[in-house]
Formats: sequence, structure tokens, C-alpha cells
Amino acid sequence: MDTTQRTDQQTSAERRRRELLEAADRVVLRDGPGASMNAIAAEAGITKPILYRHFGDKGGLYAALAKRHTDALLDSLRAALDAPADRRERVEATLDTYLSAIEARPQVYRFLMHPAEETQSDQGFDVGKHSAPLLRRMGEELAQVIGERLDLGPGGQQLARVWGHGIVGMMHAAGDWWLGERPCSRAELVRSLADLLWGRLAAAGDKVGGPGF
Amino acid sequence: MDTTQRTDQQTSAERRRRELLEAADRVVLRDGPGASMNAIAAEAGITKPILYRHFGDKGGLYAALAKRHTDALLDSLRAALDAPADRRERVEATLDTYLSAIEARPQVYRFLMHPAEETQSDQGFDVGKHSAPLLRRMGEELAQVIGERLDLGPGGQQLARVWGHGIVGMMHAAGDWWLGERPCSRAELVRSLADLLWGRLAAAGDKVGGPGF
DNA sequence: ACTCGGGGTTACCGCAAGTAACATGCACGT
DNA sequence: ACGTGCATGTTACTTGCGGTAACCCCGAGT
Repeated sequence: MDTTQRTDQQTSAERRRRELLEAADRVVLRDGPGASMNAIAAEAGITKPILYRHFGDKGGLYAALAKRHTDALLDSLRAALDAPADRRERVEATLDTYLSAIEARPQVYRFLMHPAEETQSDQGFDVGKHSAPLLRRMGEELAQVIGERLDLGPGGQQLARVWGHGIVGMMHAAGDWWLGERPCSRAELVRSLADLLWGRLAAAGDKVGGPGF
Repeated sequence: MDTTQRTDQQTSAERRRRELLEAADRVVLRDGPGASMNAIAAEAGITKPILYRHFGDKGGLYAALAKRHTDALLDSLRAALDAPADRRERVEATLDTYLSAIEARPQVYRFLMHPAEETQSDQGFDVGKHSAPLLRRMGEELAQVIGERLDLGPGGQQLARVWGHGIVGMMHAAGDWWLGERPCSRAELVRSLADLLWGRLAAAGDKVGGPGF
């Protein structure tokens, strides 16, 4: 049958692709984001041109790899964000989910934040798109949730987008720093960040003797 | 005299170094972060090995280059942070200073956030240090200001550090996204971010019909 | 029997990082 | 005046990576 045939071919190609991605995953997790195409091909038991046939170029492979992990992480985050609980609890759950993920698999995290490096772009200098797609996607996702659930008055959608990206950036930078220095427990970090979002910065009193920050 | 001699040599070497850095700056700003050592050497009117004598490797050159810009930006930020005004105004001034800087010279900004890529690190996987040094330095600086001016009770120093890195991350991610999409004016962005820091997220009401975010 | 297409390989190109070995010129001690 | 350093510079090379061209093999369809 024509359809089954076509399906077989498709599944075969897709299975290959998944095998290659898994091999690439192992190598990237072992050797870091600088893993060479040769190394990945060797791990998969084949040679370079096949990788290029499947993914076009290194950027394509890395994008496919990143998409898998990004999708997985975003699913967890959505779950935490949609849990039935009050706002503060959900914010804390989401922060904790993200931090757990980067804590459990720092190599994956590092790879996602440091994507293909795009060799040299033309002098167009695509500033604004250089950031890791993961950050952008998380920002948009969060913006959407905020925008559809909170009543922010006129201009609320735009505000939600700013906040989405801002909060994600806060989470990311704090998490990155925390992962390197481990200055406190994860729970404390989550609490501190939630406190920040809850306006404790504005509410805090000045220290004696000078104008407060 | 021995000292004068040594001084002359030092100043000569340092002047050379500055000339090279300025040439490198021009090339990086023109060709992007992927500029080759050959191109930089050519711009400086010399050849590769001299660059290597001065900076060790590409990472060294890029680090030196980044330090210059980072120092300059941090000076502006410190000025905004230390201005005589109330807390909210200072926060807004600092945000605006940062955003002005990245808006005025996006190439510099992009270069600073996407440093040398450190080829392949040993499997130690130095997670936590991969982030741009600029972000770390800004975070520490802000943490210090917060810690020394705000009365945050017990554990306040740690809280200040978390907030410093978190706020810087927020500023960075929002700025990066804003630079790419330009969804609003700079002033609006500053206002929105300050509102976020002032707890409007926690204070906002739910939209009709469901539990709020 | 034949060709045709998917999956595979070897061998190569171009280019960039980094280095070794060689040249040049200018100040010094003798 | 003369060699001796030493900083400054060059050419020419090695290595390793991304990417590609050309060829190969084998099973299926006619």
C-alpha cells in the first residue's frame, strides 16, 4: 500500500533522526557545546556527511537538539504554572521547577543557553535574536499566562510581555549565579526571588544614616 | 636610569596594547564577534603572532576588549545608582542608563554578552561561569549597593546578592527582547520594569472567571 | 539483467587558531 | 667601533573543524 510504504519510510527516517539526536545528546553532554561533528558522527557509529544530510549543518543539529530539551522543560514549567494553587505558590513552584531542572542537568542547561554561535553573521548584526531561544520561548510563554489571567488595565498585554521576559531573565540570571556559587539552598533562592517579585525591594526600609537605594 | 628605561618600555608596550585593542574594537564592531585574528591584525597593520604575543590567545584579546567596555558601562551605571534622588527614581535612572547604552551601541552590547566561547573546556563543565562576565559584575555591583543601603533584616546580605543578580538578569533579558522587537518606547519599558519591581505583579487583580496567575 | 534510489564512505577544500623559526633594528657594555 | 641582547616583526607551517563532492553498495521494482 502506498500510504504504509510512505509511512514506513517516514518512520525509518525519523527513527534514524532520533537515534542521531540521541547520540549527539550523549556527546554534547560529555564533551560540552564545543563537540565536533566528527565526534557526534563517531558516537552514532557513522560519518559526517550523514549528519549533514539529516540536519543541514551544525546549527540545524543543535537547533533540533535544543528543541527537544526546550520542549521538555517548557512542559514541566507549564505544569507548575497551571497547578491549582494561589498565585504566590504557583510562582514559587515555577521557579523551583526551573531551578531543579538546571540543577539536575547543568550540562543540558549550559548547552541550551549557549547555542550554535552562528559563526559569523553578515554585518546585519541580528541583535535581539542572539539570545538563547529557550529564554525567548519561556518569556513568551510566561507573558501569555500573565496576560490572560491578570487584569492589568489598558496596555496590559504589553506590560505582560515585558514582565514575562523580565521575570524569565531574573530567574535565569539568578539561577546561573546560584549554580556557580551555591550560596544558599534552592528553597531559599526561590523564596528570595518571590519576595523580590512581591515588592519587598520597594517596601524595605533604608539603612540608618543615608538615603536608601 | 633603570626605572625610566623600564617605564619607557612599559609605556611603549602599553601604548601598543591600546592601539591593538582599538584596532580590534573597530574590527569586532564591524564584523561581529566572529572576527578573525587575521582581520584584527590586518586592521592594526601587523600580523597575527604579535597579537598572540600581547594577548596570549583569542580569549585573552576578547577578555581585554570586554573589560574596557564593561568598565565604561559600569561607571555610567554607578553614576545613575548614586544620584541624589529617591529610590524609585534611581532604579528608573539605572534601568534607563543600561537600556540607552545597549540601544546606542548594540554591537558592543552583543559582543559583551557573547564572549569568546572558550572552545572546549575539559569535562569539568564550568557551569555557572559561562555567563557573560558583564552580567556577573553588574549583579555583584548592584548587590553591594542594595546590601549597604537597604535594611533587609537577618540574611539581608544574601538576599541582596540574590536580588542583585536577579534584577540584572531581568534588565538584561527584557532589554535584549526589547532591542529585537521594539514593542514600545524606552521610557515605557523602564516604567514597566520598575512597576514589576514595585510589586505590581502581586497586587494585580485576577481577570474575571478564573484563579489568577 | 538492469537501473534506481536510499544509506554509506573516502577524500578533499577552505579557513581560522595557534606556533616555530627566521629577520631586523635599536640600545647597551666593553 | 663591535658584537650582544632584546623587542618587534615576518613568513610559513601545523592542526583541527565545518562542509562538500564524488564515488560505492545493496536491495526493490520492472
